[in-house]
Amino acid sequence: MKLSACLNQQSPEGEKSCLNSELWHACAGPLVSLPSIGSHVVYFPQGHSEQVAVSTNKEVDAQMPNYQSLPAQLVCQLHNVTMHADIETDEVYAQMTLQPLNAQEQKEVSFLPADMGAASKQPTNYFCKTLTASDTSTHGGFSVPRRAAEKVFPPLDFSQQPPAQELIARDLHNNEWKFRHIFRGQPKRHLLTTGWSVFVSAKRLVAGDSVLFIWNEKNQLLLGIRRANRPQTVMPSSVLSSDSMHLGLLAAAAHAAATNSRFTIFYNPRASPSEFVIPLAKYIKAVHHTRVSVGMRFRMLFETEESSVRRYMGTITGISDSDPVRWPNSHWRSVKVGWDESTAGERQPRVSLWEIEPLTTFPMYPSPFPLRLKRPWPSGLSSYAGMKIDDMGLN
Amino acid sequence: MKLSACLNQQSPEGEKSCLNSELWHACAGPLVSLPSIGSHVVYFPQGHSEQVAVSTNKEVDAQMPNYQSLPAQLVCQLHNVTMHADIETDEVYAQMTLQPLNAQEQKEVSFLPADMGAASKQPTNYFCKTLTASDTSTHGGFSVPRRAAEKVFPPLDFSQQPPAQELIARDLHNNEWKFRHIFRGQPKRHLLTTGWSVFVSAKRLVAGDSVLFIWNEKNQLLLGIRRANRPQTVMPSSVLSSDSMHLGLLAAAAHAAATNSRFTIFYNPRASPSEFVIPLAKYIKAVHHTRVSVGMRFRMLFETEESSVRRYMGTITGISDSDPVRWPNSHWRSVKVGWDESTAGERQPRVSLWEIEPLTTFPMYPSPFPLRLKRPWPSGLSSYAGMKIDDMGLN
DNA sequence: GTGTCGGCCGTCTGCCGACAA
DNA sequence: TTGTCGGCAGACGGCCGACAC
Repeated sequence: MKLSACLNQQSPEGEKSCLNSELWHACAGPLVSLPSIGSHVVYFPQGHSEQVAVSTNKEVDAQMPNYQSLPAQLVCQLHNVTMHADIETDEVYAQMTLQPLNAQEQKEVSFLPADMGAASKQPTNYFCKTLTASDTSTHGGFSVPRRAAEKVFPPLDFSQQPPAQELIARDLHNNEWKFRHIFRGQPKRHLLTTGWSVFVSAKRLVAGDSVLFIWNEKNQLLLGIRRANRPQTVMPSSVLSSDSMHLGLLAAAAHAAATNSRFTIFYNPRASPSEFVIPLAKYIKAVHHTRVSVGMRFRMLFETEESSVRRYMGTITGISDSDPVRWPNSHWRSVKVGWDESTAGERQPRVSLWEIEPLTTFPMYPSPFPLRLKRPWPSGLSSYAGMKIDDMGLN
Repeated sequence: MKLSACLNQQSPEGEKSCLNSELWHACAGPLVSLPSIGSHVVYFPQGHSEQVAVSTNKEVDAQMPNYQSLPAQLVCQLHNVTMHADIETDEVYAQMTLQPLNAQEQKEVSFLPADMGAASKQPTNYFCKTLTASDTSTHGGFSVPRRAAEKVFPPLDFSQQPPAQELIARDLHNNEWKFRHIFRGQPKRHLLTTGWSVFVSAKRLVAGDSVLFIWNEKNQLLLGIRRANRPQTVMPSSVLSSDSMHLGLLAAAAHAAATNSRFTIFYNPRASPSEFVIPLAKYIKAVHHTRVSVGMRFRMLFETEESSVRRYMGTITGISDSDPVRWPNSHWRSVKVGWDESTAGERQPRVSLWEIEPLTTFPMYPSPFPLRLKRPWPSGLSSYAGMKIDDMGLN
């Protein structure tokens, strides 16, 4: 996966203006993957709309007009992906340039298994710690977990008393942060002292937020932050009404689909409930090569608070359109599910096929409750009906 | 002009959740006026687009589709206006709910001269000071100009030595700020000491920003801020691409025009180069009751750095569409002008008719260079052609 | 009339090990 | 192993009049 990762695309491709891809992915989380440049993807305006709804903190108005000409999913070529981080908040997001394929291009589409878009592997030498009250207080510094310090910080010279060194770390904007790393106290522990409070106040970190350090192959120390899910962080955007924003994304997609021209979207992995630009191969495999039915058990990956991954189990309770009026025949969140461990609506009651792993793999014969076998593709993508899906070499 | 001015519209109309209209207007500046609720206005998507371009710091893409069905101006009823201020930055903006009039309504339209939308008068007991390096430094407090202190602060008890009192001021969010006001030093001067630095750091004020104090009729002390025009303050909005935002506002207006339904816009007076929701009467007067021609001299109001008003003079150098491709036959910025005092493109090279005062008032006979007399209204508003404009009692 | 400074005092920052969970 | 605290020293915040423009 090769990504152009420049913050400032107008500047020449200098090393200094580039966002570190490793750090971006670490901040985005272990489940976030970006499709490769040039690959084919499926774009869901419906999912994009969800992201806008979350960002503006306002559901889409029921009075909103429908874009009948806009299908629920667009097969696109991904022309560009750039990784960004908000200057104010360090929130990570990606900008993607998409171009809907015309009927002819859709027929000729081919893809490699590599385009499945596996979740990005997290760096090996990194650690992520949720800040305590002491870490963020002005009274002291940062207490470094012992294993973390030994894994990602350069080794201390223990002949000194106390052992100490200066660490220089760079954040997503390539800003430099200096910390005094010292091993002292009784019992001995690793601490960051001088420089730490400057960082905390500059990034406006509070207890509950997380910091993550990476020691990469180039022997550079990288430093990222992940804020706790504070409710109501978002502003209602004094630029454009949320209704107009919803209309805007629909209009942009509809215009691009009608003229097969490029359009630009922002994907904010920490704000979006689900990815809405999916590798085409992943979509095809999930929708056409997997049989799911009501009652079937499945697993799904979730991110833990410690930035690692765990599986939750659930049962499929229904298969239907999540928004039959606005988005009929859409595969977006078409699966209603119940979770084995349900903690007060913490997990979505609806998921998409490509998000889950069915536990019992059916061979390729009709299942008792087939999922829309008669209409494998919504009408808007009928050109796909002629595709020999079984020839694609997937699954 | 009566305005609903609640920040939180979902809460009951309690006094506490209401933005102070006087303070909002003081922060917005002396030239900003909001049309009255219920009145008829003309909405210019073109001007709205300018505001989005400025806010996203990106010009509209030349590849953007045209909305042929959307006229350059929409005559609307203004159903609601609410005043707001950004929670983070205190930037003032207004939310307006507009409903395009249908052909029948446009024929029956009537309006009062009061709807001309005179610029809001600034409060009498107020002062505005641009902060100096000393004012914002941590080393000391705020030096209050003598006339200002005497005009807007409650009188001190000069029998005390030194004379001092506690001032309590409320900002746009109705937050309370306490300051120690003292009259001391050699020579004697008014100072705000205790409490001032908390305010400066909370609002993140820097030298060059301005603060303004108002002493209103209810004997309340109000406190607002106006930031210096820092270049590049705006972020490129990680929510939606600027192209989609432009499309969104056009789609929202086009949909509302097609269905005569309400839509919502945000007007940010400090960001917008010009007002894009104009009282209908003001528009009619400027476009139909004023003769302008190339070579004519005019005056136009501008805001000074000290938050007062001054007139600049100029000469009309041409009359033409500012964007003949996208917005043909639009009155938005149809007047090309040259300024007597031109300071490096500080003032717009194009203005709209309702922004200027022609110096030589022509009587109502055809001028040597009439402005589009054959097409007083663009085709999209042809229903107005039957109006007896001369009966409206204006000018 | 007011912007900036030196002087001075008090509060808070921030580094230390103690201690307990 | 690590979160929080008391102790302490030094830095900075912040109030004062002096002084100059």
